[in-house]
Amino acid sequence: MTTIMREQIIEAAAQIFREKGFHAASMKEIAKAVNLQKASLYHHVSSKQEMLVEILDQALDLLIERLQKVVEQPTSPEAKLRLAIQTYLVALADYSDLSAVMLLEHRSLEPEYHQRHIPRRDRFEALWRKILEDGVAEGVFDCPNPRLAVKSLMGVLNWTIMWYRRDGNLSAEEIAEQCSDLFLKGLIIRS
Amino acid sequence: MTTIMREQIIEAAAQIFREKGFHAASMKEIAKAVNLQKASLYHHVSSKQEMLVEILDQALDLLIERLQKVVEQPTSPEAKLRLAIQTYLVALADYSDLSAVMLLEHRSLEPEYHQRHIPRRDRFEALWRKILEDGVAEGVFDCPNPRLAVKSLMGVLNWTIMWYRRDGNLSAEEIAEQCSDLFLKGLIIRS
DNA sequence: ATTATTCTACCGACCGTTCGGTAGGGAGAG
DNA sequence: CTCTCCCTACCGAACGGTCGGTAGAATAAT
Repeated sequence: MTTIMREQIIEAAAQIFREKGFHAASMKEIAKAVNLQKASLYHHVSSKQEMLVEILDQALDLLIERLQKVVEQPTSPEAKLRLAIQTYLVALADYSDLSAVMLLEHRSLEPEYHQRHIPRRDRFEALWRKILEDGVAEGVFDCPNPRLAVKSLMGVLNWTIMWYRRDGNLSAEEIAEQCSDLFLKGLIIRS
Repeated sequence: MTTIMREQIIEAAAQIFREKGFHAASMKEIAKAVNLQKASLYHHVSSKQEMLVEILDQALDLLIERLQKVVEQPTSPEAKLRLAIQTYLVALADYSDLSAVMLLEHRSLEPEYHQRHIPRRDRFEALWRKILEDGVAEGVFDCPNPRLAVKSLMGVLNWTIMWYRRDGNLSAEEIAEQCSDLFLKGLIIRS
């Protein structure tokens, strides 16, 4: 069975969805990217919407799985948070098209799929919240509102898709380290 | 002269662009929102693209102006940063449609307008960077990479457009205060 | 009467999708 | 070995529909 063509199509779709947005991307363009006529796409894929759904599912599955592994590790909250940040940023960099589409294009999901997507996304955020709350429980984190702190952290990390470039002068790991320092230690110097 | 209808149209456009994205929004829908026929829009506006450009310009003008005033104030870097954060988040909340479109839809600008937009955006980021660099120069901020710190800060603040709701349980000011604390003091408790 | 505004009607272009058909490779029958 | 049959993969053409935008008549305001 040849799912390989399908994978290529999804990958091309992700890249184009990312560049132009879901609605601005055309089937013709996606077809061209994999050297097919647009009619031929429908042999491998049932609709444009299905491609979007698959991209979002793949991306979220991938991120949840990696973060889950980090959460399960028996380390200190600080080390766990640092590792989670690095894992996440590396994943965002490795699968930047998938991730960017997931983060930015989920509003183009038809209602039924959107409804299914949101709870999974919340589950993902809950993993982050657990890391922070464990730190609070152990008395090492000062975090009056973990929900807001998670939103803030997601903001820092997710926003990297707007400016991170693979050929830039900072690697994902370097960004992760500096972001971790900032988020953990803050900006102010204390003696 | 009746620029008032034009303003209503731009406002409606901003709201719909924000909800569905530029390409998914239709002139027909925008017209309906201001109780006009689609053709009538063109008496007040020359094209869909022009509306997008105007929205982005208005939003950026507004934000730059407010931040400029904060930067000019003769206070400590810490107070200035806190004020800047609050000013920015309040502006994002007050003009959430304009702001969200500016932050998310600038890729739909035609190349010529995009080219004009980017430098103004950089100028905006430079204002933030100045605040941080002044703090470093005065020895109160620990910030090895101000560019990255600004990106991080913009991430926290800009990402609020993804989840902030006017009728939520946190006001823009409350979010600003907690984000400021987090960004300045970090997560880790220090005795 | 003149101007400003909104209307109905329409245009060409393009959209996602479907359809009928075809090329070519493997499987089974003789 | 050959002939038939089917199946996957692909294509060109066309469909109904919507898009942004235009032309010009009708109406409202001054």
